[in-house]
Amino acid sequence: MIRIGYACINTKLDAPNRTCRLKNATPEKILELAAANVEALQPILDWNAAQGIELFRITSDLIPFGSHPINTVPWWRILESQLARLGDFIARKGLRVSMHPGQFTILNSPRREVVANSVKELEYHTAVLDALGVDNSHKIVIHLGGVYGDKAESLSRFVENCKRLNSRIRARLVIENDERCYTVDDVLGASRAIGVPVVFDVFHHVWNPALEALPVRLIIGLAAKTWRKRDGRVKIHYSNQWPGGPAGAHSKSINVGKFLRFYDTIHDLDLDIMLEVKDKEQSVLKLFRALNARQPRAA
DNA sequence: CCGCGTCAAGTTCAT
DNA sequence: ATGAACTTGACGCGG
Repeated sequence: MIRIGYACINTKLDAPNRTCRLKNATPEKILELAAANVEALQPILDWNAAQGIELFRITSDLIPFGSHPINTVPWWRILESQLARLGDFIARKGLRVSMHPGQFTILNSPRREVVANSVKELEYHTAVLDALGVDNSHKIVIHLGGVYGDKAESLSRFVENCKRLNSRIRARLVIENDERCYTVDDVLGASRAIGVPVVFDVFHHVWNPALEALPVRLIIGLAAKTWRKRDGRVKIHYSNQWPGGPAGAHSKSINVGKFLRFYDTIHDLDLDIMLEVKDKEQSVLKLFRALNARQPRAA
């Protein structure tokens, strides 16, 4: 079975994720915004469940300044019951949520302070999912980081710093190939070293290919072997090039024809596919319609 | 009230 | 050098 989901924002529900500027951030303000953002998740998940969209990425901005020292709010305690209620809903409906820390989360930086901030960021993301009370199949996706002129050394720094992460973080961590630095082959190697699953990003693979003798389906098979039972269903990322945009830039919307051609090569697998497109849930619905038009009981 | 410059953080690549 | 890309636009100042 194939499931398809989207990231962070529902473009139709009028519930923007709130934040504020650092200079305006006070504990009171942060708590108010965090509470509103957590509250706003419920209608999105309701809508998703009603549409049969079982995959969703929670924005890293759910708690403003989640890993910044200005945030001294014990939000996971104050919002405990709301978060737990959401988590119950997620489990009851068979939904799967994930998070994807931003480009500042770089475990392999040569700069200690960058690594330290990255660890804090991972602690924050883990705290969100733990507060929801969802199991370890609800993942946190990161890239390996930069190259710094020496890929082997940088890969080894990633592995070493990863091994130092606490077990709660590592239980949720998954690693993804990126479009510039680390190919899926590199990421599979890192996975062997640290024992966390691989999220294969099909689009990044196009721009930063590896294992070129292998069809994408077989690469997904290699990534699938890195997922254990407790990690849940195998997950991949899928997106298209923005036509006319800079290389590697995501398209506004999914290209249905291209997706269907890809889908035909993997439709018999058990996969969770996260779309990375600007129009979010609209692309998921587009694909549902296209799949249903072809075979009434699809997706 | 609305428009638009700006926002915590890092790194890489194309121009 | 500078800007834009990376999972996501929203805030809030100045007119």
